[in-house]
Amino acid sequence: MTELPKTYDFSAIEQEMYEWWEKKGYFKPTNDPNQPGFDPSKKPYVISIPPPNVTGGLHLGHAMFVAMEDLMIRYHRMKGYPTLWVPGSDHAGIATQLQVEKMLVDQGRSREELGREAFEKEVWAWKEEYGSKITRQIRRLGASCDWDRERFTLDEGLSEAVREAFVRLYEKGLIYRGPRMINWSPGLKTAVSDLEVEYVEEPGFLYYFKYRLAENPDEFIPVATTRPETILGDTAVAVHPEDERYQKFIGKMVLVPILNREIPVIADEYVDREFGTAALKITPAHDPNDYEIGKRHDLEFINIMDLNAHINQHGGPYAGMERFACREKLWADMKEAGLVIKEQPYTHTVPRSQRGGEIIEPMVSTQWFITMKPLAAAGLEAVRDGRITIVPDRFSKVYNNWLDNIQDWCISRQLWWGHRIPVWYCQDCDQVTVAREDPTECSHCGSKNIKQDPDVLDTWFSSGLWPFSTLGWPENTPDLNYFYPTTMMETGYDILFFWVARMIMFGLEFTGQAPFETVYLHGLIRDGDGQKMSKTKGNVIDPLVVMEEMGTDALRFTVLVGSTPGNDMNISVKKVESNRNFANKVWNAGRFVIGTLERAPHAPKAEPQWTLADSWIWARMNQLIRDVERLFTNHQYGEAGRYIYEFLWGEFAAWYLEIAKNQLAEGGDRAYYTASTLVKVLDTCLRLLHPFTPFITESLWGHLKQTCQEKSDLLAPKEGWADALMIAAWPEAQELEGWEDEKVKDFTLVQDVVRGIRNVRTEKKLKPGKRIPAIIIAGENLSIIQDQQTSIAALAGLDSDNFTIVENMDNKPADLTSLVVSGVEVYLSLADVVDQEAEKARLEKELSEAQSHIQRLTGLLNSPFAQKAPAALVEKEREKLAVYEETAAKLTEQLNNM
RNA sequence: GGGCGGUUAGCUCAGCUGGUUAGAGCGUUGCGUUGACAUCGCAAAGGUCGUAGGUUCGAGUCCUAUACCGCCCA
Repeated sequence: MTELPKTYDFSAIEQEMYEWWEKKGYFKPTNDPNQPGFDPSKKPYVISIPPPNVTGGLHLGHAMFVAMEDLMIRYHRMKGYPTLWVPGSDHAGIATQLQVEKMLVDQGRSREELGREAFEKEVWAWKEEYGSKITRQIRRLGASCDWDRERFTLDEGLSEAVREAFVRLYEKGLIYRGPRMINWSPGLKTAVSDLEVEYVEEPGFLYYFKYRLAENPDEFIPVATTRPETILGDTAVAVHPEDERYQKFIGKMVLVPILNREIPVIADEYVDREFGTAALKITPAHDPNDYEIGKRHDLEFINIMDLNAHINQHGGPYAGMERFACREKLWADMKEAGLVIKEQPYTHTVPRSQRGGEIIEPMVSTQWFITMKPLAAAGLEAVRDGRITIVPDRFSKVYNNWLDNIQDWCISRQLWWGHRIPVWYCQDCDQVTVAREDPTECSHCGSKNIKQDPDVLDTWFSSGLWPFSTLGWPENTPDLNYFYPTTMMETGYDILFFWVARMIMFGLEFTGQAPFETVYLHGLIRDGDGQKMSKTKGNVIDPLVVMEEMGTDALRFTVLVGSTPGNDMNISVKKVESNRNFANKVWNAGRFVIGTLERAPHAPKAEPQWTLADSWIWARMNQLIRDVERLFTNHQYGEAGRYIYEFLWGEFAAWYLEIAKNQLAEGGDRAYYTASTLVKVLDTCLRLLHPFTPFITESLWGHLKQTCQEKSDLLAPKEGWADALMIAAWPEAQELEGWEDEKVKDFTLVQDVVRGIRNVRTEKKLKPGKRIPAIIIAGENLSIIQDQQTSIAALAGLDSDNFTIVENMDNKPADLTSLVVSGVEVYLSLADVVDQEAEKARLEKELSEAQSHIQRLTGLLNSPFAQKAPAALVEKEREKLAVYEETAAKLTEQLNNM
């Protein structure tokens, strides 16, 4: 047997272990529809990975979802399901294009200079170079995905899926092109979707000015705006129809400041009579609300900005100016012209780009849209009727609310990196051709003079197809047939709308099936103080550094156990550290168990005679298995991890291992059965822990297996030793046999006695190594205490040569330190001279504590509780009361003896 | 404006369908290395579970109101 190092050395293990797993093919589904012997009746467990940005770098959000999904996958794999986790990455249109553009700028080149084709080549080259970084990092986290099935959203197959999806929606009339109010990102020079805009409250000004009447420039309507530059695009002034102040103006014409265009005064109930001057300037081409009013009143739509958000020719003297420069200049000019009333500091909401934070310009632009209502209706129904379950449940409401109020989705992007929109415009007949295969001629007039739409699709369009496109859709591949619909969609709640909802809608639309059964949403990771991590704040924790320093398992365990479903978690290096310590604890418990096997006989001579500790740990272990199973079923993964942690450290290592040392020292069958219990419990723990911390458990389990095999076949699990822990069977709890509660209760008494003694030792400042003489008067617990004499002596540091256990004693020692635990009296010989006063004080304190419990319980049992509460519960309280009464009686007796 | 989450020990958080002495990790204090582990052990201090009502034999847990913090949607 090779000697294990004293400390768990993850760096020596992780990479090698991962390569071994992968080489052995453990990441691949056990029941593969493309292989002979495939059994279609077996239900698989399938997750498709939330595809990370192909050029991105690993952050804690990735660590979170990888750990969570790997846990789900490993658990189900061990349960025997054919398991598939499909990996892949996303082309991330805007992000990637920006990165490559930045690189070009650094090299003194530019996208425009290169032209579209050459630029695309540059991006692919970039992708080839950096694209594998993120997947390498995901492997590093231990992700057991089937890498042979890895996909990329711009792969040929997935591009075909995108094209098919587009054409189908178009043919169904759900995709249309037209001028609509959209969010324009002047920096990126592309439209973005509603979801990509954030509304931020910011200090600004409310600018009050005059809208003079055309017929009488001395008269005016006061109007307020937060964006004066949009005055250039005004095509009406609106007032409330019932507003007495302004009724006389309705239908008259007013003059746009500086430009002196004549525009009408209209009446619309949208106008808030309490706000500002109660007269609203209407810029239908540059404000979403004005857009609606403009449509209602059939107003003129004047677009005053170009794609850089500079003023265009409609801005008269301001043409060519940047939007905010124009704001200042126009206002100054208006001031000079006597059109200004006042400026007032004002907090308003500013639409900002989610990426980069620049101010988004609402404007009317011709784009491609998807009509969402019918898709949303299907998506709502799938959750309502239970085909899809969202965990935690409260997000169902959020999901419903969003889909109930859904707007059409602007899917065209003015980028060069992405899926080109499969639409061709005929230069001759002006008709459009939408096709699955690139056409050579117009489908309407046959002209060869056609040109493809220059735009690409929103990246989320392709992501929305992910669960089925990765499995081969639109082809009816064996994978699609067997693994679709998938089982679990696990991701962060922040992309519930962006991604999850769209996958559901697309899945239903294109495959007729919900793409997954369950949506599990995890929370976001923040720093130790609950702050969002950001480079500018400097509070970013780099998972790679953490893994380097403390091991992958420690990081995984931290994010898994530190989080509850749907809630954000704060992470700190300290937390990871404590879990590294846990890993080390596991390692050393394992090291101990493996080491003991040398000292135990190869085989027993007789049937087992289980000790109380054996029975106790066995009962507790089975309870743990049941608890973990229950918690996993309820998606309480973190809580399950906490249970395992507590059992492994607080019960197995802290108590059973210590008692096992004595039992092993007894030799013979006792030693053999102790060793076999140690092996069994450790084996079970490693299995339960494996989905959380795969590396250390696999490694340790390998050593355990090897040592056991060298020792004796008898130590093997019922089904034999699997080739690896990750494909070993998940533990199943033994049925309750009825003896468990009593054994646990008896052992708890032993623990209480030991703790009581340790307590007194500490209080009296005894050296931990000092063995002390003791007498225990056990009363009705005599047999338990006698039976556990060795254990108690060892754990409490008693001098076994001077350790007496009796049932009763007539003349109780008056010159010893005494205590009463759960009705058991303990006398300790701590010093030559006992400080009577101090002893008395201590005993009195304990007595008053016992008495307060007696009082509380007596009151409780005399209350309606005794009649109304379940009998078993009342009985439990009665027993407690009896124990406290016994304890109090004995304490009183001891005090009287002093 | 609508909705959701949080408020539990000095800090960060658990606490399942209500069950009667509220838990963990970190931190703090004291003692301690004879072979599993100092990435450790033993022990201690520390909480009227945001506030006010209510339901109940019993409420951290359920209901109502309310305060503060955060998030989402408009």
